Amino acid sequence: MPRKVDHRERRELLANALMRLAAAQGLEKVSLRQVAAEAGVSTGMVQHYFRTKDEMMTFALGMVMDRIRERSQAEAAPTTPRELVRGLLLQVLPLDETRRLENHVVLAFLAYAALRPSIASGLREGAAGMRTFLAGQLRAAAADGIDPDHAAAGLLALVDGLGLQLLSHQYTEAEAVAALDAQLTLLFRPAAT
Amino acid sequence: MPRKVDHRERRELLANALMRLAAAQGLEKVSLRQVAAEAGVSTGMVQHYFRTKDEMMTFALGMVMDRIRERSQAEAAPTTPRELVRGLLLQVLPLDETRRLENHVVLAFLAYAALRPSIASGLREGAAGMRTFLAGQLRAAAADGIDPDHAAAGLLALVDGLGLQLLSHQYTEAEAVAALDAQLTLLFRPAAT
DNA sequence: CACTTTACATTGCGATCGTATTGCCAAGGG
DNA sequence: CCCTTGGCAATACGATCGCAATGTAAAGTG
Repeated sequence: MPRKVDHRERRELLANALMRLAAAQGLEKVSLRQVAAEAGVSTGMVQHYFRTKDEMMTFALGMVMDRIRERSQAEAAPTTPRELVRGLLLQVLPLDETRRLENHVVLAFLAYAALRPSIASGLREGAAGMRTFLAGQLRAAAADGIDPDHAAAGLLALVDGLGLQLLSHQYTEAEAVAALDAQLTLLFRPAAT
Repeated sequence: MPRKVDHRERRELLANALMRLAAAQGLEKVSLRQVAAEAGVSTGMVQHYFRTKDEMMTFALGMVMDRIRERSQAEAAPTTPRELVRGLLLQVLPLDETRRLENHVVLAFLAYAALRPSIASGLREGAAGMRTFLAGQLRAAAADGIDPDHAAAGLLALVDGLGLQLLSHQYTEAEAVAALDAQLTLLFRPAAT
């Protein structure tokens, strides 16, 4: 066997370059040559690790989803259910440059996947898992008269919408967090002192 | 003066073709030639009415925003504030093919405008106007202990998020409407009988 | 009836795209 | 030691892109 290289590492190197470009100019107009240049390699190498552009895109999406999942699970300071939910949702919002970049990619993929439903299955699973988790937390600690499932769906939609508006600079980060907190106050009954 | 043609009409013809294409394959990869072919005209004519591609894009966005605004204002059966707000927000959700298409275009523009802030000003104004209206309604009729501004921002984000998830087929229409109604129930105090 | 101005249509240019092809180089296995 | 094979580089190809340049027909204006 010839030279041994870490396949995963190379692909992640390229995917990171892809994400940097996507954040700067939009996912759709990222080209193989641009990725190669950004990563400081030749276009031939990009082709070697991704036989097609779609393959590269799919890999990058999977990478982003994995990272989001990791960060969400690293979140582990279980105080109150409300704080737990808040911490998790704050991980989704684009409040720093890294998550801003990731949100860009996810958004671009959403717009892309609305037309090619087969690509979107991974996205759907992630959201569904989060929704059931949220519903569970709400069922335990939400105020009376609140449907946990609807409230969970609403919370997820709220965070998605806030992220969308943050990306397009319609809100400041403080406003977005405030809106999220207002919603949490609405949903959770005061902690039993 | 030479042949008189309705400039607005021509531009709307082209913008409609643009929107059809954008809904089918994504806004980013719509080209001048495609628009021309879809509209059944020559590429030269497209260039005649839009000197640049960005100009065409901007016009199409403005058209979509105007239509949403019109439809929202045509909404005029002022019963309760809650019903008023609900009617308006339902106009934003992609619940039929027309609004599905419009939401696609708006979404694509959002992803596009996150990188070119100058384009996004129109979007921002529309959202801001809606937010102040919602805040006004909420100030009058919301339950106690609710900050009207945060609640309005949250409602708008909720609807945006629901629309996003509807477009990517993560929710059914009924679920989205139910989530919206749950949120409205949370915000509005019971009508004074 | 000249003349200007608008409304298109046609064509071409340079750039960039995704991808296929080809070839070289180095590292093991027989 | 050769020779296969993976890792990469270079290049070429056909398509498509935005846009500019140019040409033509027709409708008013003087």
